[in-house]
Amino acid sequence: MPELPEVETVRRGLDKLLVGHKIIKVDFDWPKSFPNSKADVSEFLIGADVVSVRRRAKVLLIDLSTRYTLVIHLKMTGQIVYVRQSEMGHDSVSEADMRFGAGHPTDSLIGRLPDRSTRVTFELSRGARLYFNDQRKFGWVRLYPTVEVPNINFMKKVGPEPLEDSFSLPVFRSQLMKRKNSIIKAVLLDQTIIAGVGNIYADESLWGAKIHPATKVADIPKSKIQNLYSELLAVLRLSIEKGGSTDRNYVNAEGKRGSYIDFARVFRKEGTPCQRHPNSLIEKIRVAGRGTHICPRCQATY
DNA sequence: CACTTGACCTGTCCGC
DNA sequence: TGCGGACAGGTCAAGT
Repeated sequence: MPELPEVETVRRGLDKLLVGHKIIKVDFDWPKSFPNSKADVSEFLIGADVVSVRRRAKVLLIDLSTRYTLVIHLKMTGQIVYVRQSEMGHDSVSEADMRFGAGHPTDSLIGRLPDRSTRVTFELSRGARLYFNDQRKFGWVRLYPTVEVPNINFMKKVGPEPLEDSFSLPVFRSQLMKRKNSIIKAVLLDQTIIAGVGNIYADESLWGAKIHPATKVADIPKSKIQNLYSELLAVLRLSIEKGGSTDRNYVNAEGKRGSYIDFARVFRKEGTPCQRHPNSLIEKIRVAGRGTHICPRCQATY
């Protein structure tokens, strides 16, 4: 489930690996994974150089020399994996994996590519390839004129980036107050309120701030809003530092796992002791239609 | 208008 | 072992 830290990790990888490459050829079989016309692809994508790689919320933006941008949403199971020519025909297992053995956080999750989940294959200069894999076919790649990207519906509606300097506590508070009668978990997941938060970091930050996810925003004490603000920024930053969370599918631009899940306090920890209250076990409940993880003792209050 | 539900998909897991 | 169904959760569209 790529959220802000996972997409940011992919962005950083692609920024190192992809910029300067030319796109030679593109193949895709599942039309919904890449809904542009063949004519647009051959006119604005083939022969283009990659200029820069940006991110907005959970969306990747690959800017091209044709003044078009590849807009990519990984949704739940999408992967963007870069493979060097020297790695072609091999499983993408690095020397580090051989040394550390299976289970190390840098383990590759990817075998030989393309595989059953490959939806789009980009042939690049110097024999490299970029694969868009997506088991569940919810994600997509789409070509837009770069100047039109801010006019995409999602981009017009999406809220502030939580890791930008301008995202202050007063901004956080006023964004939450737009939905003061809703439950806090639904509000954290609302991309028009804050960009990039998904199920993992919503649960992790609510545990950190000791707030029950079903609490109405208006009922949260001011001090706990402040705690939520700092917890949210802290979990997002820590996760980027750890290369994101690999729950099942997520990998970075080199096909490697992220290790934040090893540091998670509640997400997928049901049945294990709470770090604050060893006698209290983490529970999985349903809030805002989502699987939600809480410590019933520290997050008991409404 | 605010909020909830269904659709989009496939792989995995659980119970019978 | 096979099979049906629940579940995973990001976003949009439709429904209440």
